[in-house]
Amino acid sequence: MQEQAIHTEKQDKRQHLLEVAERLFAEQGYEAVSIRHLAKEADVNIAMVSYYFESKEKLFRTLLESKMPKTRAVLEEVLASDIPSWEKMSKVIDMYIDKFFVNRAFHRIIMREMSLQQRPEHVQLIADNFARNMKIIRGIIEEGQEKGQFRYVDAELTIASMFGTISTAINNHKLMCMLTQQPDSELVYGDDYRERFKRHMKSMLQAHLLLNTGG
Amino acid sequence: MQEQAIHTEKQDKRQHLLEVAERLFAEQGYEAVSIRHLAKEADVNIAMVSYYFESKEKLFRTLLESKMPKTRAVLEEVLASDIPSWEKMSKVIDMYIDKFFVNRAFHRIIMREMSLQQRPEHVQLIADNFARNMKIIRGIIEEGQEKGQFRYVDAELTIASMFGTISTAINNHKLMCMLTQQPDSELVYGDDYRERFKRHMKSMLQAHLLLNTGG
DNA sequence: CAAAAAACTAAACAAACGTTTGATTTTTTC
DNA sequence: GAAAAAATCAAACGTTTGTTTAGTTTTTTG
Repeated sequence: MQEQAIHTEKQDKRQHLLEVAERLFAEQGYEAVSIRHLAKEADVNIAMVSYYFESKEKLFRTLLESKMPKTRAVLEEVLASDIPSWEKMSKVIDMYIDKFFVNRAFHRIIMREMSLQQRPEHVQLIADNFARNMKIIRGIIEEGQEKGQFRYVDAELTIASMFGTISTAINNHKLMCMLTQQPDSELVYGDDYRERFKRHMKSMLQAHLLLNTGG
Repeated sequence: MQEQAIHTEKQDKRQHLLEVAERLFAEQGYEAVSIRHLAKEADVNIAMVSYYFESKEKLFRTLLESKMPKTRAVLEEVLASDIPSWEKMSKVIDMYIDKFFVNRAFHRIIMREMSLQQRPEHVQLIADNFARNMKIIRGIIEEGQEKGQFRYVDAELTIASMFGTISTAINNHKLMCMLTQQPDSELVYGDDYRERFKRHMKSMLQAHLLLNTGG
């Protein structure tokens, strides 16, 4: 049993490198993480990075492409489903918060990558991926508007608010601790806080989107 | 006239270095900007950075401390003024959007710095500065709640939404171009877009915060 | 179980890094 | 206008960077 575990571990040295790299890139940024630093943290020889990934840059690209979230199918399913528009938005909010919270290290990386003008091909990759999802969400909002369920809000900037609120929460760990008056720890990404976050997001967007049909 | 301009320019080589550094740090990140790169872009000798700032790190700290926004006085003035709570929030939104848009290069830097766990003293400096402002804004929201003008929303996360929406707009230039369906340029930070942004933010937060007092 | 392939390693590579030096030019001071 | 101070420069400093090499160990294959 134990032997097999160790055996598997050795086989997956490549995967292990990717995981350690993700953590370090998220914590310190791509440029600040040296191959030696990464190799030491992952407990492998320096040359193994070039051996498996050719170069540091290609390691990064591999990480980016392999972990890029595949949310489009889920979003399209929600859009196509036969439920009120607000329930669709509610599902979208749940999904995005869960995805971002669980994979927050990766999302820190891609959001930092977006804010830099260093590697245009990365920016394009991330932006394209986001643009497709954005289009679907805009579809949900416009559908709600046409069906008389949603107000005629600024759909694009509403999405920017949803996305922006979540990504700021993920990016600024220290800030979130201060905001929620919790002691400084990753606990701000725990279940309780996540539910609180969902409640807030739904409350805000509901007030923003829903028409007051009552007299 | 022209001679004096050149003369002033030469005198302010230190200031010029700071400005170029701000632009480069915002575009490429601290680690990716080398002294040689910075010196070439600013058209000064490599040794001048050490001459004026001792080290690259102290240049960064100098930039951070000298440009850290001083918004507290403005916020406290708004809080103390004798106007409806919503008008206070409206002023806060205007001020933050203007400040962030005008100094977006600097804000890109400090937000990236917050998301990294590289230089804890920087994180502390930025977080402290933010925490003070946040407290004042929370004061405005709680005042509105006590006066029966605002709903009992989650004040902390409402601030996170406001801050998060703006900072995402600043950070993700490419994303904003896609969202607003504009051609890729810094024009998304022009006057028209800024007004659109303010309208959206006020519309959303108003729906979120304001009680429907009408029957 | 020997040969081939894959995995792994220590050591070395050139290039780029932040910083310093020591000399030269420019500016300020009296 | 000479002496002192400040500003500027090219060149070199020792490290660290990402990457490669050449050899060894381990695993797979027939």
